[in-house]
Amino acid sequence: MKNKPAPTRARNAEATRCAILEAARSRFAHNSYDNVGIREIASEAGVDSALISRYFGCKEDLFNRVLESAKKSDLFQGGRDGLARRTAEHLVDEHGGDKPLDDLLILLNSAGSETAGEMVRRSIHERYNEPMSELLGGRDPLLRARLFGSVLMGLIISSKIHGAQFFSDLPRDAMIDRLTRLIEEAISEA
Amino acid sequence: MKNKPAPTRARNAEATRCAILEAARSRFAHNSYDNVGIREIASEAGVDSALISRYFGCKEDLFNRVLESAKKSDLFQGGRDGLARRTAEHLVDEHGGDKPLDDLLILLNSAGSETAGEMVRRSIHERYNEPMSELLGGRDPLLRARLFGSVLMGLIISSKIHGAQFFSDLPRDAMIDRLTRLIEEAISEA
DNA sequence: GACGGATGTCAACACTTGATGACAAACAAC
DNA sequence: GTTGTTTGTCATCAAGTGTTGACATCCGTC
Repeated sequence: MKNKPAPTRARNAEATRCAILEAARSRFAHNSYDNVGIREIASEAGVDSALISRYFGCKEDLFNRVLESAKKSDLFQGGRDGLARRTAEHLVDEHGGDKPLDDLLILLNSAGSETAGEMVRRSIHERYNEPMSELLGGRDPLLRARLFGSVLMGLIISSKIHGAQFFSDLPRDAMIDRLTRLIEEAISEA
Repeated sequence: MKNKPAPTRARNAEATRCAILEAARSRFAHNSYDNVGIREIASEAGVDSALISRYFGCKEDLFNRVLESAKKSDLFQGGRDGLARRTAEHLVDEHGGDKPLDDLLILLNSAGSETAGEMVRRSIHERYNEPMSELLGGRDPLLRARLFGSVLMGLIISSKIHGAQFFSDLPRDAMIDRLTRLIEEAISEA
């Protein structure tokens, strides 16, 4: 019997750092900052919890790193025209497939946290409202960007509360049309 | 020197029960279920934390009692006509004055909690979506009720994130008009 | 006035959390 | 092969959580 049964992960600091970051992203996309534990993240990453403190300092710093590592949202690709419909399609289709809305979920989950709230608010402003405001242009662009964000967040929360079936109450195309009109109303200049 | 300096609150079980419930309501309207501590509630109520367990059993039961004690929302008074405008006015005016949206904030704050989530979801369905669905009538009433709830929740969250000034970006009447159109779009039958 | 139940106070419990420091194992350099 | 650094593991800490039980105090009833 070998005494070292573990095919222990190859010693690779960069890989474990990455695994931790990815696990943290996944957990924070499902729960709020305060409800995600260091040990939980470590477990999902297949890593000892002490390594998180070693590599990222404190939990707050790790969360910050997760926010910073967010890619630029797909929504901004494609310009003002069709923005509403693109957003509606994202909502209806890719909910289930986690990819593009995860970053928004992370912000949403922890917006109310005492500790993480300030980071979240800043991130929302810098990564969503400001670029969206620029993309929209016209009159009161910041307000319209915020209304866009409001509707988007509301829909995401609802789908989280009611389950994915929320977007299946209507045939796909009818649902997309409906959401498109709603979002368009939020960002309309009229 | 008197040895009992305390004009210790008159011994009144009903009054302290009530104080605890009110303090809990206030705390849960500002933080999520998991982030509100028994001692925090007790402190706000001016009461020893042990009394909470004595009077309400466990924290979960207390939260449930808070949900049950919610009054029927003002939004339902007044029928389908003008519902959108009434809601918009509530948002713009009474944010700051806590009264009517507190119940919604409580649900919103704790919707993502592992322990309280199920209670919250049931409460949203029974106390908001079902009556709203009935009030709206027409085609796909439940979906429209949910869209209404989505927009409302999104706006409340945004105002919590961006501060009260969120609703002051436009003159009051212009803002109310804008929000009215947005909400109307959410509940429209078209 | 004395009893007994109701109300309030205090200290402690078992548990979880984020964080730290001491040690063990792997690897690179010489 | 020895040394030194990096990487991973383990035990533990201090603080905070919800909850409980023992005790103190009030108050109505006999």
